[in-house]
Amino acid sequence: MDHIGEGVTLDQLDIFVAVVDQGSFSAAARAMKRAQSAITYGVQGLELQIGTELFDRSTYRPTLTAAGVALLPRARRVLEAAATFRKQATNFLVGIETRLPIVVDVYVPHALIVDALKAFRDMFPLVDISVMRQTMEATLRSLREGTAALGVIVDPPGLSTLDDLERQVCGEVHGVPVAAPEHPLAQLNGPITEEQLRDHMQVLLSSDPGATGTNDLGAHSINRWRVNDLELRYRMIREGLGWGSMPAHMVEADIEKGTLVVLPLDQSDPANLVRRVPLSAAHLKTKPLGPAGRWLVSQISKADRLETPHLDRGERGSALSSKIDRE
Amino acid sequence: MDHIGEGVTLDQLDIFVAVVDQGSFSAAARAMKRAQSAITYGVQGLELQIGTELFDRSTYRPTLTAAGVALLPRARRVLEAAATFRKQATNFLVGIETRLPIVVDVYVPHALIVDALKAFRDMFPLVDISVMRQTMEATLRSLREGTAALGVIVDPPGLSTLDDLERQVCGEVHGVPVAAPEHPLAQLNGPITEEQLRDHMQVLLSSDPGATGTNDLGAHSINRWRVNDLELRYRMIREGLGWGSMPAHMVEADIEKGTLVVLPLDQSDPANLVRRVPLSAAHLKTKPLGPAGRWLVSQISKADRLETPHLDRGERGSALSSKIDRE
DNA sequence: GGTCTTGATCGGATTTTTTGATGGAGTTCT
DNA sequence: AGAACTCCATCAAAAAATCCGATCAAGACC
Repeated sequence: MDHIGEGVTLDQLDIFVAVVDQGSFSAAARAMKRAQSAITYGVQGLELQIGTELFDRSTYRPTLTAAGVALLPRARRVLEAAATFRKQATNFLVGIETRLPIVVDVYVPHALIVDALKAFRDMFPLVDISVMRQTMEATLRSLREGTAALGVIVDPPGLSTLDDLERQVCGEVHGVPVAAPEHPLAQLNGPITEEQLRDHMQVLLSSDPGATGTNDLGAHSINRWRVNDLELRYRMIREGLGWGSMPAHMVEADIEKGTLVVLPLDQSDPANLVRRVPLSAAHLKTKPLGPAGRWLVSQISKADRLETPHLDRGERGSALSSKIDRE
Repeated sequence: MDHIGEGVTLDQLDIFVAVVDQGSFSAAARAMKRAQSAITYGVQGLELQIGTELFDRSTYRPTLTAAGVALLPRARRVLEAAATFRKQATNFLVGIETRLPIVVDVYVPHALIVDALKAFRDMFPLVDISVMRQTMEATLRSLREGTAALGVIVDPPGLSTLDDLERQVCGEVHGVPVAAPEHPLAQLNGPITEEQLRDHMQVLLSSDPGATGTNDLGAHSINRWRVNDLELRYRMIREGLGWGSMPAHMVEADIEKGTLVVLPLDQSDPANLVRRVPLSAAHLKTKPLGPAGRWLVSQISKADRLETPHLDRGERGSALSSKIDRE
């Protein structure tokens, strides 16, 4: 005897738990469509390997011995692991991705991705998901570099630099121009003109702090600061350092409490209409998604289809909407 | 083809990871002391089962295919599970318990059991531990009923009702008579006599609220309340409902902050000397402990052996000791 | 060029596994 | 109590698997 249990077989473990589950050797044999002697043989082999009896056969129905009780859950674990191995193999055969790296724009509401991923987990438990949160330009870079296979990106209309991406609208984000209540812009009455905006510091979100204003979405001011972290920018604006456009879902609570104020922009100026930006699930045309990725996209978009009618009627559940739409 | 991977073998998986780890089929063969053809055979068998190639043999050294990369960790998991199965089997052969239900008196300091169990976990990772916290009489009952195989109990000297238990001293608990600062007893100057104690409500700990004072350890008062929960009793005393003896480790902070006051008992009265009660690791003589249980006992006692000298010198690291010993 | 190593393949030996039949023991039903 | 079942162990024979050693082509190394 070299070492204990050196030659246990998956088949033996399978037989073991089958006997336990079915209650008898014969029943297990029937369930597994094998001869009863094969079951006996298998159990005996296992018992020989581990050096102890697993069943007490003195009773009519075999009973688990202490060793059997102790080993049963471990056997189950092994079989479980083997099952997921098989499942992963079939997944691969069917063409389901094994990994799915996703990049999500920081503007995308948490709920959107969390809900989708929750459903995803149940559907494709074996797919390795990794999520990166990044800002606009960085999301595109990740997709193009191949760091991410799927992206939920901010997709402003009329931007033609996304031609290499297969896109599918899956929602929209409400960009709300806000400032701290003590900020000068917040003190003004009536619509705020472009000139007034220009006079005040705007805190922009930018993944590339070096580049100076090439394709800054929604840039108005001359004085601009760039921050690559949305949370930091949020804090800066809330502390009165400047004004900026924030995604509605992040500032709802603040507006409610009055710690941030919505700036009433002049609607006649077309530059101010970028407030509602579509979100898209996107991937490189050259790298088509697998079944899991496609399923996830459909899931994300489904949420959009359900919520869209509400958006059309201009009510989005919170007091925020009315405040915003009033401007 | 019935279903994919129905007949994967532990041996095949073993070969699979061996090849990956060793870097080549031949090396794996050498490492496993088998013929190289057996390795080829095994890998081919696995590949046949799952329907995809695992290695790319076009290179000199075989490289993992995408499928191989995806399946390797799952294979490892299976082998891991199988290994713990074997380990559990050997454990059982050597006589190591599979379960070890423990009962711990509420007076026992957390650190004592936590530290011991931390070490235990590394030593016997496969033993199912379950810990119950109970009060004195209940701990004994659990041991005698067989609910617990091992108990860390309060073991007052001269108590002869523990003859059926194998005991080993493993520490001691400091019983400190305390009351809230606004309590009348706390206002007195000088040693408190037995008569004075009697006049005030004592909050006793008792697992059996019905029985009236048969074997109450350290009972002085005539007015007694019984509580079966140490935490609740602690709150009651701290709120000034009465006085009572509390384990030092639970009231250190309160005494420090002044939210509880140590009562200076009259040391001449022998009834007041129960303040330091030994703790014992105990089990039924009729049910000897297995190796794991014995190891745990030795571990618990080891902590005692290390700390004892400090106790003798009357310094236990905190300001509490001096305050107590001063009385 | 020669030498080594690597992995696939094949035939034959060896071992393992399966099957069906049989028998003794326990259970169930009448 | 006895008939009819179901249970599990055992056995011999058949089937299937696994193993080994030898051999071969292809790449690496020198």
